[in-house]
Amino acid sequence: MSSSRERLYLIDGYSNIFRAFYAIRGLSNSRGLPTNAVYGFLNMLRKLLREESPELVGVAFDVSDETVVRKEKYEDYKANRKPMPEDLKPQIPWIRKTIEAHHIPILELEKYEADDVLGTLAKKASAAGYDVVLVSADKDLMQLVDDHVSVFHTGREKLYDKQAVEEDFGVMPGRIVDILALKGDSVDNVPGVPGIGDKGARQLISEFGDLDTLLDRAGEVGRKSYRENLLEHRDKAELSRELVTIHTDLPIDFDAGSLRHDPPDSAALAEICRELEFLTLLEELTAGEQGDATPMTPAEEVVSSGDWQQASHGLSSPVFVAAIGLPEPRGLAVAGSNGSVTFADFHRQGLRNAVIDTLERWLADPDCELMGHDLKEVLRLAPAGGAARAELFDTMLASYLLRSAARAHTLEDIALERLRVSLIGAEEAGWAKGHEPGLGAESILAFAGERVEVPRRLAADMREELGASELLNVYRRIEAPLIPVLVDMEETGVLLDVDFLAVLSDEMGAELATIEGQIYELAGDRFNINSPRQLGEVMFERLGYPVIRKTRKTKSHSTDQATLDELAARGFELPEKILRFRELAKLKSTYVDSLPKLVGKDARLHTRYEQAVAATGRLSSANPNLQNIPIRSEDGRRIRKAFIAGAGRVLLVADYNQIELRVLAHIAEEKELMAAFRAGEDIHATTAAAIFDIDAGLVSPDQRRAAKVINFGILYGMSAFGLAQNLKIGRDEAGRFINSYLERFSAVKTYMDETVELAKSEGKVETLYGRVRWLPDINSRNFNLRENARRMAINARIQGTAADLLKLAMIAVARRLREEFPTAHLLLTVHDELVLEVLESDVEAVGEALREEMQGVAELSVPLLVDLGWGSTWFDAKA
DNA sequence: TCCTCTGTGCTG
DNA sequence: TCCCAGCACAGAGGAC
Repeated sequence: MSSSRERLYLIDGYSNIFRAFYAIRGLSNSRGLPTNAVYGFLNMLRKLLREESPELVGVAFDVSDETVVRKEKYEDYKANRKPMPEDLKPQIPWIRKTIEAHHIPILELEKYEADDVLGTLAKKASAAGYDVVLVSADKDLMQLVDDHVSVFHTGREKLYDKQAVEEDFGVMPGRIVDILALKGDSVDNVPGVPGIGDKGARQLISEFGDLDTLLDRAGEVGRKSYRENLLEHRDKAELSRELVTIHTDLPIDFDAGSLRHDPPDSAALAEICRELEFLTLLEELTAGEQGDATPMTPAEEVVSSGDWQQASHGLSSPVFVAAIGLPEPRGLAVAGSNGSVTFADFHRQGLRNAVIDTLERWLADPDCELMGHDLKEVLRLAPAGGAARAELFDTMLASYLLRSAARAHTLEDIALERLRVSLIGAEEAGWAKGHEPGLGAESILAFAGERVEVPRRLAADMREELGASELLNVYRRIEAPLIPVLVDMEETGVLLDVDFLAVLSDEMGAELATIEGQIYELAGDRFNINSPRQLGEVMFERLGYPVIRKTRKTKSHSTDQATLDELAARGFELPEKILRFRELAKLKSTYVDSLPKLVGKDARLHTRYEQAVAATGRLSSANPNLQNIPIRSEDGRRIRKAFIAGAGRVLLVADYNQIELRVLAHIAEEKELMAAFRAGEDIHATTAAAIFDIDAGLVSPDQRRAAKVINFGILYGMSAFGLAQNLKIGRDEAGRFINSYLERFSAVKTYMDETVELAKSEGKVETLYGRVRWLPDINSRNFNLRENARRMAINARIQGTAADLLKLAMIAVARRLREEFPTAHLLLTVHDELVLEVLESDVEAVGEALREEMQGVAELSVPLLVDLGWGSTWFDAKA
């Protein structure tokens, strides 16, 4: 193709839409609108425009399903076509919008298919001196290829000119219709000649030259079946040819002017991306520009405590604040409802203390409202923050409540989403590994300005959005009061016995060395035992063990615990050694050797509680994660001996007994479960008695164990398949267990059905307190996505309500301790458990208060029961 | 050297 | 087709 001619790219709309729709699975925005086809199409379009920069562009569509011209000739044409998938329909208008936003004309003509529009325009454009590229995944278009027309096949990512068509299809482009006429097309219900397929068609055409010659000389065809069918079905072949031939003579004009490619309407595109939640694309679109929002003004720096006093004193509530700096706060940025942002850098003489004084004053004032993003980091600066009386509005928590299942709630994310603004990253501002921005650096002032300005622009709208539902109450009652409680817990930290862990480490190291030797002995060679890949090679290739299972993503040999257990049960010695090695290596590397590296100067571990991460409303713990300290195995449990109380004090542990099952009994109003809890029965034994229809006194340990698995399975929406897997029983038997459970506890079944129905109609479920989890996939036509959403719906209400209860309890306990036992501290929270450090002399009194607050946190139809324990270590406290 | 993905395993 | 919610490790391979 000559390069001097301008190029016209004609995009086959539906071909590319269907391709995108089937290539990308399970994409939707938070309101449940499927977006996979829009996303795929938009990416294809942008890639094409970026990489090819064509001078002219158009997109062709069919006007309607009724392609009248061909139907008049053959009423069964396309009779086999399935209707457009339900998940695709609502996406079509959005795709048209994205095309319009690119200022690309949509080409369509009543009664004709997009193919014909493409064909006509291709011919006219090429006659007018353009090179034409048809963009499609439809092979039928290959017939249009000539010296100035080519096809870019979007599935194969390949450009077809005459030569490429001949190579891949075996005939010149002009003969493609002959091939199609012979072999037919079952999808479009083009009959073709019976008995002739792709191969036969190619061979016949290359032998006779073209279809007319072939039909005229059909009697000469060597193969009997071909000969007879060709003679008998000549009419079908001719009709088929008519059907598959693309019209190139439609009454439409080729208007180069309207097809000329102009820059897109980026505001309209950004709007679409925002609506459909294409955040990465949105970021691309807004990169380097500030959307249509007013630009952010850099903060103004104060250099003396006097300047700070003056700037901060002039502010009236609400005050917008942001902690600046990583990983430790380096300064504070503040602003009033309007006006400039002030930044105080603690690296300047006297500013840290001046800022802390001001913060403490604000926090102590019930008439003051502090607003910002991630206020926990601000409160951390004020040692007395635990008693915060100021009102707190945190845009991070607001965003979390509004969309708990979203990927993240960073200021960057919500600025992009809600303001269409890309913020300066911490790295961009100068926080590289080991480096910080210098004193008074422009970058830090611009960064600080944004951290205050964005929440200031968002707070009112977000509060209003919360206020439209019960969520504002969840915010006020639960999330906001929890902030200072978490600050206190994080800052207090838990004392770690580093020496004990050093001894443990040596012990484990010695055993590991022994096992390592034994493993090499059994394997016949040294290898990296920690590498699943190398281990798989040794076991399944070198030693020839039977393959139990393959991994999901890479289809490699699985070497997980279940697999190794199975192999060990078959009498192999190596897997048993591997299991022990793994157990010890895991404990040693993740806990015994890692935790001591994380203690602060006070010898204590300061975890971070993440308040805006878990989709169900739970807290999570990181750096280190103190919510997964081992307890189930004997060896692992010993690690808890390293979590100790200070001199004269003890660790006091309180955990809710079966809180999730109690919540289930309450929400489902399941009479029999409620009665069992009120009577203080062993709930798993009671369940076993009910399922197996036996007397409670006759329940065997195995039956109780099975009932326990079922009880938890119910909370997770488990299937018969999952239960069978877990209990290592047959699927039928598992199904019977579940059925007898649901028969006996019929209100639980009603609860599950109603929850799923509610999720389907509302797109969300709520906890007892109104916390929301959105479930966009609940009506998906993809089985997996839909089933996942169904289980999440069932579980989220229970797990989320339990999370609400524990958070409320933490707030109540913290207040009680502050009032009555100021020497006692909350240290840890583990989903249904609180760990406190208290004076040994106070332990009974504090325990009583703790139990009172936790059990009294809510009045449910079943009692909330708290189990208490204490000791000098976490191990002893839970013994 | 750093980052991301994968497989694995710890908790409630 | 495998049961909810998390975090973190080591290995492996690619980008820089």
